[in-house]
Amino acid sequence: MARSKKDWHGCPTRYAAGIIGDKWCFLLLRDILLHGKRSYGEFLQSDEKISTNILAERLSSLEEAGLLDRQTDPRKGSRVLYLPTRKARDLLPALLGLMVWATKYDPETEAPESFAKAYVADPQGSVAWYEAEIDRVDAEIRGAAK
Amino acid sequence: MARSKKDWHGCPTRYAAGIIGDKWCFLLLRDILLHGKRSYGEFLQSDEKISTNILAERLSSLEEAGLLDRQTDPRKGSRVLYLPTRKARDLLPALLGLMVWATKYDPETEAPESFAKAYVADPQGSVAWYEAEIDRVDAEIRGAAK
DNA sequence: GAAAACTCCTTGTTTTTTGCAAGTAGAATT
DNA sequence: AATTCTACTTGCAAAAAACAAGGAGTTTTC
Repeated sequence: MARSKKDWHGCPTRYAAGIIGDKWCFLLLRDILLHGKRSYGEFLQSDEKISTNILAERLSSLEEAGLLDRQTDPRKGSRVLYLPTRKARDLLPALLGLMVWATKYDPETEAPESFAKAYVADPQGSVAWYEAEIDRVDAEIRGAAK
Repeated sequence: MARSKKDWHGCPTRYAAGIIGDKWCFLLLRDILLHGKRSYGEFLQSDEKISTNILAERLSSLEEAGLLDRQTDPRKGSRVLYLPTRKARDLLPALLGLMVWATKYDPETEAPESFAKAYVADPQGSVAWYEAEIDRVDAEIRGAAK
């Protein structure tokens, strides 16, 4: 794996930081990718108590970055859904990796040991499991359209 | 991989977001873990032009979080070194995962194709390569002490 | 061995972002 | 038709970030 020091400079890290280098974006992606949340109201209910203007701003910035698809709920026209795109789904490995790290170092973690163990043993399997959950939520929405 | 919906709630994501859920911390970790930078002056020189007060604040917060060890340079007493701890090193997989993601989606990426390819083919090998680089920098510092 | 330079910050000051409270607008329910 | 539900917007005070300048050790230079 020979690699000279200056192979790249356009910096993927800066690109990533520009899109999700923010506490609130992090937590929104958790809610969407891991907890099945899809609507403004659900995001507001998370433990961290994001304020409404910040939530609206972040959702629109994630949409602009191509991570979320905004659409009205086919089941209820007053509700807006924010659906994760492929680009957002592809963050799952990094996000789960970060969670494994946190689980290891947070003395107060409430994550079960089994979570990190499962991811370390079979990362792709874990990712697939969460992808399937996302598909399930999608199907539920489209399937139950009025 | 059976797993009930509410297995955990203390939230690793929130823990991670609290420590590195910030653009500047992201970029600092890149500089330290990936680019071999260790000193205040080197951090200031990065393309993103962090301002001095923010840099000082972030360095001390990363130190407090246990990601950095602050020590004076044995080679030059006026220089302070910020060395990554094991806790920081353990962020490598997540950080590299994020970079692979960015490389895929940033149309202007300057990262060589080989980087993502190498990581996908052998994540542990890539991590080991960067760990070795960090060890090399460490050895250089300790070895060249006056 | 005094002066200049280097390195790591600290201290103001201005500008931007956040957090909070209240209010608006469209769709659904009663 | 009126109330409720859901998704925002707006206005304002407080906190944080960016910018510019300066200070305090340490090392180098002459």
